[in-house]
Amino acid sequence: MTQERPYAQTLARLRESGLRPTRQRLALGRLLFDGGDRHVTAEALHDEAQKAGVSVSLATVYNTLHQFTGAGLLREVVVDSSRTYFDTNIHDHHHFFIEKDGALMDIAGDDVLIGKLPPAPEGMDVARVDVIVRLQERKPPR
Amino acid sequence: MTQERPYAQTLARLRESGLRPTRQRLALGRLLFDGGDRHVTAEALHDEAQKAGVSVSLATVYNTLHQFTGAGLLREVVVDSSRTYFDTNIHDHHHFFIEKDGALMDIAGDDVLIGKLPPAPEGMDVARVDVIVRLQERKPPR
DNA sequence: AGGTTGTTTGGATATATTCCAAACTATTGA
DNA sequence: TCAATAGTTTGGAATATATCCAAACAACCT
Repeated sequence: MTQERPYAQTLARLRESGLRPTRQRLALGRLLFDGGDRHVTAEALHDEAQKAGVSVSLATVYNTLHQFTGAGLLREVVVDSSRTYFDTNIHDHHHFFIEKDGALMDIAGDDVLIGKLPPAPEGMDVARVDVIVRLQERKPPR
Repeated sequence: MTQERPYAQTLARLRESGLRPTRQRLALGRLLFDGGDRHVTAEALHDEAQKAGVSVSLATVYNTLHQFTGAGLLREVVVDSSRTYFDTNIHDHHHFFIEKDGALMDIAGDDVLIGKLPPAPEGMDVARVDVIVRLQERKPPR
């Protein structure tokens, strides 16, 4: 964690992406990138910002999440058709998903091996392969 | 295709699932199950029904898709956070997805081999593993 | 046929997200 | 340092997808 120079990391990332380092982006960037890998929804991040005393509109949270995603600082994870999750882990990896409570967990890239995959249709390239392991609570044997 | 007895197949499926064979369900079942495997959204199926001269409300299309899914006649596919797709292919298989135009294509189950997967967390069972191959148009080499 | 129960429906509602134009702020160059 | 420019933020309205609801309707059973 970058205790002193708390915004240095985010600042550098913003510069590289050609995004102006505004108060809002710096604050959101810090919430997102300080500490380990995270999965957030726009609403959740907005709440978190409020609680941290940072005033940001929900529209800006959406804008920022999309800009960060466009810049490769975040990844969008599609597991649930009712909300969009953003993942701070942008490395090769996959996910466990617990539908019951909407929880997402990373699976390290090298914990999954895809041994066979058909070729992409003519004229198409594979942009990404997502593996989603959907979990449910174990039913106790009767 | 069941040219004569056009509803026989759907009728049987509804019976097995304990769903009353209503005009709406029979019509939607026919649209869904006649012909090959399909991927539909509620809106799309609703439009299709209208065009086929079948009067069904959108609410009923949603109800029916969910009831069919609950009965194991359909599968829900989550690939796009803005709409829900239902798949008439209920066998083990995966998907290609072309974001640009929202097109989904099946990948036969045995065209994908998952060679390694971490164990589910304590107390959890794997309900399903979804593999989504996201495609994009090939960029012409310069 | 008549009663019961399951189904359908339009419209209202919920929820997530995007759009928009005005106000604001960072950057640039004189 | 300041003004001009271009990029950003904002609240509120708008959109889109999906669900809820209570009344009307239809299938089933006897």
